[in-house]
Amino acid sequence: MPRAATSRENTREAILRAAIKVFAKHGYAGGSVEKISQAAHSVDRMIYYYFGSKEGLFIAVLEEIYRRMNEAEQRLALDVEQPVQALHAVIRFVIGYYRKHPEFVTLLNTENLHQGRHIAKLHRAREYSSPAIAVIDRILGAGQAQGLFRQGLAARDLYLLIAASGYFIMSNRYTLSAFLGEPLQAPEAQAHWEHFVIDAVTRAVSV
Amino acid sequence: MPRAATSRENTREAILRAAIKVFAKHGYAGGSVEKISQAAHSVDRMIYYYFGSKEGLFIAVLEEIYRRMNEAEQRLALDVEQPVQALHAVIRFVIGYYRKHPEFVTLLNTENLHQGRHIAKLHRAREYSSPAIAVIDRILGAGQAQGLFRQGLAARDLYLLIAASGYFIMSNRYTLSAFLGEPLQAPEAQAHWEHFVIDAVTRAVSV
Amino acid sequence: MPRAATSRENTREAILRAAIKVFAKHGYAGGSVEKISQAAHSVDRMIYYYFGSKEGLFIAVLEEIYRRMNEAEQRLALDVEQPVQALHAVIRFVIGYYRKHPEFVTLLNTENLHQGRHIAKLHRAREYSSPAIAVIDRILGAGQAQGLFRQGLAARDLYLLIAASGYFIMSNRYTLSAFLGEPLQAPEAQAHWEHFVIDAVTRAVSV
Amino acid sequence: MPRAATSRENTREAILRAAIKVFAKHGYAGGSVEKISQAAHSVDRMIYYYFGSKEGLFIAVLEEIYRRMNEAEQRLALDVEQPVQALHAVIRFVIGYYRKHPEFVTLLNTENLHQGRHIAKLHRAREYSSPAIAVIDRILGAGQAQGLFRQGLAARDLYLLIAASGYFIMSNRYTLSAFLGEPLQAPEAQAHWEHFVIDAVTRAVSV
DNA sequence: CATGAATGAGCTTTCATTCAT
DNA sequence: CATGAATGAAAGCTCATTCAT
Repeated sequence: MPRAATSRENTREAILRAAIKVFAKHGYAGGSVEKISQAAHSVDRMIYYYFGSKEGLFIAVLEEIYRRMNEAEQRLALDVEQPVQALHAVIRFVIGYYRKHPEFVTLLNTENLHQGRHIAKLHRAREYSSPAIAVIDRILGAGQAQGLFRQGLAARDLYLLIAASGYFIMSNRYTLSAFLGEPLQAPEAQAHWEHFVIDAVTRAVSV
Repeated sequence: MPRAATSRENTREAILRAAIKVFAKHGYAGGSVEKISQAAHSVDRMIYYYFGSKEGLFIAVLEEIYRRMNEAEQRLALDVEQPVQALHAVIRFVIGYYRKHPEFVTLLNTENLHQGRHIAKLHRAREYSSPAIAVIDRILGAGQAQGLFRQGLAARDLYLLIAASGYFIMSNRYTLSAFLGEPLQAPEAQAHWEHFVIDAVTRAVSV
Repeated sequence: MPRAATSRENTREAILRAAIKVFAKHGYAGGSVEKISQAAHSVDRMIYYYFGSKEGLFIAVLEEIYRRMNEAEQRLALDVEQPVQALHAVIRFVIGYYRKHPEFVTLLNTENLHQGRHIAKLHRAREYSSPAIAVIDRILGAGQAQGLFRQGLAARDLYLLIAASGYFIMSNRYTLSAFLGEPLQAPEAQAHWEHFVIDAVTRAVSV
Repeated sequence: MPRAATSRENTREAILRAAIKVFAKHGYAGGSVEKISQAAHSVDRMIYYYFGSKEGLFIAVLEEIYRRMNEAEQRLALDVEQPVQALHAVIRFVIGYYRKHPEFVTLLNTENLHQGRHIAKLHRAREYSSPAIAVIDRILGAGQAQGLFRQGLAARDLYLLIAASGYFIMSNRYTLSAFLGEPLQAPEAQAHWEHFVIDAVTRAVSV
């Protein structure tokens, strides 16, 4: 007897949460409507009732995970007047976010496999444009004012470098482990990588 | 008359080539056996004749793309006695390889979605362990001997940073474009990114 | 317009009835889902909707034929105080049931071919344990009390002997006919056999 | 590297032996050409080379098992002048043969499922007509001459009763076990059944 | 507002068999 | 005398979705 969607967590939300898990685990094509409805303790029909189609559900999933990341970024409190420490904090946050949210990584990969077909329909995408870039921009400004960071740096480039460092190591963890013959998921390995990236990025921006 | 790719070995190779394209475009679940056999101008049955199963075919695909990358890496001729130029060349090569082989990126993402299930069955995986890491190791050694690069650097970390920079920008090109509101695929944008990474990495390793 | 058997429960029952016929005629492996769905004037998909799988349908079929036999056995009214006549009636019933229900014989053979794999999942199997055995037990008791039947007889053994006599002749009717060179299905042959079994069993139990 | 068919046991024989096992285990429809060729350490093509078709192979299988049983029956040496003991020996032989050759039972069931379609093409079927019937006939004659057995008995009927007793218990062993809730395959249960049948049959024929 | 029933098209895989040497 | 390669058809099953109340 499947647990019916309670009043606290209604059917729509249960489906959305289940869809995040299922799409993250099986991809878009592999994440069947049935798998999702079962994981949500509901039935196929309800997905159409609430989201219109599988595609509509996937778009809602994308929006939800972007919203969550945005929310987390906005909670990030920094003292930009301490530019080096602030930069380190941003790096730790970004790497940590991907590490703690593998579903985010997988869902973005799935969406890129489909050439951004769904995100194109999500017109609020730009609204979620990473606040982290703005933060980095302020950190860079403060650091340059204090004579710590060099000129000619674009916050966006720096953000991409940091994001790439955190994303790649998570996204490709399985093939990298097989390829390198050593686990990248061990806590020491993760700490080592974080430390290396902080060091490399800091050197790259310093005068 | 499905006799476009007759003569023994050709059928097998045509299927393998078609599978690389189809799996790269649609992922593993989305890449149907029928799509592949049609793209290979053959019939479904032949896939099972030569590869046993869809999974067997995917494993063969993984092996093939690793083999190709390995081959390309081995063709990379460098003068390690010019460490800075050599390092730049490696960065250009890695970023360029991902750019020219989007199917490699997509297939690795697909494999990571499936948690490395197929690569685990490919026992030669370690054999393909990037020669690029060995090259970087020699470059680092030469640079350190010439007093250009600092001590305490691991070639593997550097390789991962470079690979991440090239991979991320390709893998996430669609979501990043929607997210940032600007195309990352334009030639100028690509040149800009390559230049930024070369600059950042070089600064990160310099004394 | 596959709307021959609409109205809710009818589709399920039509499939079940068709499955009994098709599995009995072609066995489990030979009884294809399509043959069944066509015979039921429905479509393949409905079999999975109602029974989950071909195996699930076969299990339902087994349950149904056991249920039917049980029902028939329970309708068998006997006067155990006339033990000899009652015994004859039981023998006639058992032999007659197999004769009138060749699908029962064939389906049990199919299930035994599969080593009882499906019946093992039918937990109600024991519930259908032949009421006939209980009836024979009472007949034996009465016959012994009247000094007609000898002591030391197990109802179960007697039931098996009777069942074997009726089952074997039906189950193997084709090979026996080829083997013996004479038809066992002719009415006279059937009557002869029934008479022989009644005679033999009666003599076997008499004092 | 599959063991190639040796010279001692050539390919044809290996296929025939494998086919007996596979058809007995999976039935005719379920016994695929591939399963058989693999079990024979050969390839599909060889089945067509030696037997023409799957049907031709099955016919050869039927002939082989009949031949084997016939051979065994002919090795049965009896002293018909001791009619009771001889009858007991025949019963033990028949029950024992089915017990030791479950594949015989299964294959006959499969053939009966197909309404004797294949045996009809085996024109030597009559030749294999059970020698046991002739033996029983002689035993009955001797017993009647000695005043031990009653008149009016047909050897064929008696043979069928004995065969039914041995066949049914083997053929239906799985469903009977589930149905009765007790194993019929245990050595004690087998001995009990043999004893019961001997007793019952002997009483049935005695004056 | 919500949901049981139904469905056509597609999926991966296995089938017995023939081609061609 | 023997066998590798190829194949069209059909198998069981899952797909996303709509019907109908």
